[in-house]
Amino acid sequence: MNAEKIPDIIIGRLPVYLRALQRMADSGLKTTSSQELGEHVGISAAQIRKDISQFGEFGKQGTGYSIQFLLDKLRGILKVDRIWDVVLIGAGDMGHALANYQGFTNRGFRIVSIFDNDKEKVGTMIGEYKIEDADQMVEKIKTMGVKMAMLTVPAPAAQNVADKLIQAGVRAILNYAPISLNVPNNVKVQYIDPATHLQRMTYYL
Amino acid sequence: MNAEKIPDIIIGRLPVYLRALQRMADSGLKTTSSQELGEHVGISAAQIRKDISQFGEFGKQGTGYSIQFLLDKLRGILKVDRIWDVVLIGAGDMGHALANYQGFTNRGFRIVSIFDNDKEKVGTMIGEYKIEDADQMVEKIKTMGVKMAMLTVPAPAAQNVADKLIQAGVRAILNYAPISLNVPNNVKVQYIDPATHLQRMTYYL
DNA sequence: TAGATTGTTAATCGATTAACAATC
DNA sequence: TAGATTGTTAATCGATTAACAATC
Repeated sequence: MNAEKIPDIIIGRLPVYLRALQRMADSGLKTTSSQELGEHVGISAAQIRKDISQFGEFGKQGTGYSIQFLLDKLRGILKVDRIWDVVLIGAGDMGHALANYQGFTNRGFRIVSIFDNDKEKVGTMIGEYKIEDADQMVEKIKTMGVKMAMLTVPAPAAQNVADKLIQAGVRAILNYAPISLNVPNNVKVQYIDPATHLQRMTYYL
Repeated sequence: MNAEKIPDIIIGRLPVYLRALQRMADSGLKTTSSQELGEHVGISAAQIRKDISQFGEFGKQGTGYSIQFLLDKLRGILKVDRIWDVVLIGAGDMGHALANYQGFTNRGFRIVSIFDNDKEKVGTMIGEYKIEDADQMVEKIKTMGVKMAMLTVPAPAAQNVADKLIQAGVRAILNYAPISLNVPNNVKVQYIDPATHLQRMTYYL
């Protein structure tokens, strides 16, 4: 792998390539080209070749890329060739949907604990998970050494919970609360807010 | 408003500004500066001024921006100074979470119909909504003239459903299925896939 | 007035695309 | 071999930042 710093915008495209390649592999394909992959994900062939070539020479002139080989490489680069423990904070509707989501395990993630501050909910089950008390969140996350969290608490609580997560050692937050989080440089945040995403499209209607 | 083409990357930041400004307004603030807004959303003051100035001169030297005035302008630019009808396709866990989400109405959106192809689900209720038969989706969308959809069906079904939505006149799709959709140029798609978002962060851990 | 902050220009920085030699 | 496709370079295109005159 290249030692130079890889731009974040390239890192952001790799999971999209990974997802498309996995689908190709599932449908029995063995090889693909930058052209074909580009058509699947809506990105130019030149850009796909450039992105991939940041990390090594993974293709062959004339024949393209071995799908399985490229999958393995991308998983290694993104560090999803292992299973990451993730905690889920907030057991509302969105928390339930994520807890029941079957798509995490084969893409590198596993929910290990669900926390909520509502004492009525604590102790009740979501699928196989028992909802735990948010009061014990920091201590448990420290003990387990978890580095990733999904945040589905109401917006007014989100910054405070995020601060606690970071204090507990979390370094990556998938934030469903409709608010921008203030975090240190060594913490990554990804935002999912359906209203914001819809608002990105209405301009063009 | 400027007649030149506005880059999509700028349009994408406006909903984030809008969300932060709304929070400021809710907490009683009257004015803000590019500096202050930038700290809230994690974007440089220069960029915020540049973005906003694409659409007019909305600020005042020395005092900054009137929050309410800027809110009104941004809502007008993004066309969320009205309520958009949105259909929801797929009444699984994610569909339920979105159907129950209270954050749409005051940000410009209203779910008008929920469709599912599971005959067992058709006719049952999610909150105030009765799940409708996917067989009638195209016709109903055409009749209602709906332009936006949220897609929470399984990945293998997503492309087919998207094709039908487009045929029915939908021009903006918020896609929760973990797959890249192939759509014509005049259709916008936004992607929400928790595993993909998590995979964008593991590289840095 | 003095201080603050905008809107805008120019400079810098970074990303994308086109093109093609290399080679499978 | 002939055809296909990579990896890479150079050119183009676009986005961000720094700086500051204008002005509230």
